[in-house]
Amino acid sequence: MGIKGLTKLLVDNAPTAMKEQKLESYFGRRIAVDASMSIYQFLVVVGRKGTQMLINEAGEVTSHLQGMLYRTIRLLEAGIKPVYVFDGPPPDLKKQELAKRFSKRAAGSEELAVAIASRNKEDIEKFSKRTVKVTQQHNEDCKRLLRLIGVPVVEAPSEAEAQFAALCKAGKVYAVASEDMDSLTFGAPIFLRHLMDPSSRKVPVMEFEIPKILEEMNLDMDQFIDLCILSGDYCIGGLTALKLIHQHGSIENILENINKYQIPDNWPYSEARLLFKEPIVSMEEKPEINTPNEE
DNA sequence: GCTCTATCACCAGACGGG
DNA sequence: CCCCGTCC
DNA sequence: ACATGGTGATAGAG
Repeated sequence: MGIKGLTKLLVDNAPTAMKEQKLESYFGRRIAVDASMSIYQFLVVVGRKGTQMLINEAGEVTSHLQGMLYRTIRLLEAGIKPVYVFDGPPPDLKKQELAKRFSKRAAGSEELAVAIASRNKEDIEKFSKRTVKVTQQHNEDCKRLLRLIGVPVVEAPSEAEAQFAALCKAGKVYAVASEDMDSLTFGAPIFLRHLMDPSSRKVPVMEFEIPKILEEMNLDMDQFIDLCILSGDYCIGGLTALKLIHQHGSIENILENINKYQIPDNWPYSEARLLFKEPIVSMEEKPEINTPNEE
């Protein structure tokens, strides 16, 4: 889940920590990408007309493979060496979020059934997208494809975002590319947005540098994490959160000194903080570039 | 008229032929 | 360039 | 992912 308004907060308060970049400036660089996020997008959009998707002779969905292959080719042609990071089991704190998604999909399926029964094309289009779920099979299909074309695959022990931020911190990739601002909270030193956007969409690659953000906003990393948790979980704006952190230094001190804000019951901020500060990641993975399998 | 700003509908993969 | 059909 | 965020058209203010 994203942190609402973090981009704007950075634009306003750390403008020199972010810069527009050209795709060419990443020529030859290794860049980590969240695979599951990509697969989800492909399943939603690639070759879809109503409930119809791209399928093979056996009737199995191939939209994710189609999307993954061509996107990867684009990156490679731009001289970028992608490293795809796959999600492992989610942390407990995300369980309720996942339960929410599950029930949304269930509701989507019901509404889809109604739409199909009444032949409402518009509704079929709308609700079929809500039933999309990335399965283990989709993930395995894509891992196999990537390995066959010699693109490194990393299997995260838990959250992919955490893993690729760790890869970046360890210098094993130059940067991470995502649309989810959580990557910054996980401390990926260089974070790119809009890397995959086609040039036709006329949106430049945006590069964020953590050290500059911290310097310019006058925060340490722990405070930046607290800021993200405050403005993410908690219903206050980014600017207010920033002021509170500057004033009090940490969530604990804010809660001690301020009671005019409504605190959610059992707000698990310290668990959230732990997920960002000490996420479950693997360091043995060394994304090797394999030679393409000619078959 | 002109530029700057505010709103709002609209869109979300990639390719290639015509 | 855009438009639109195709990818499986 | 009925999310969110960026875009481009349009309208109003100075």
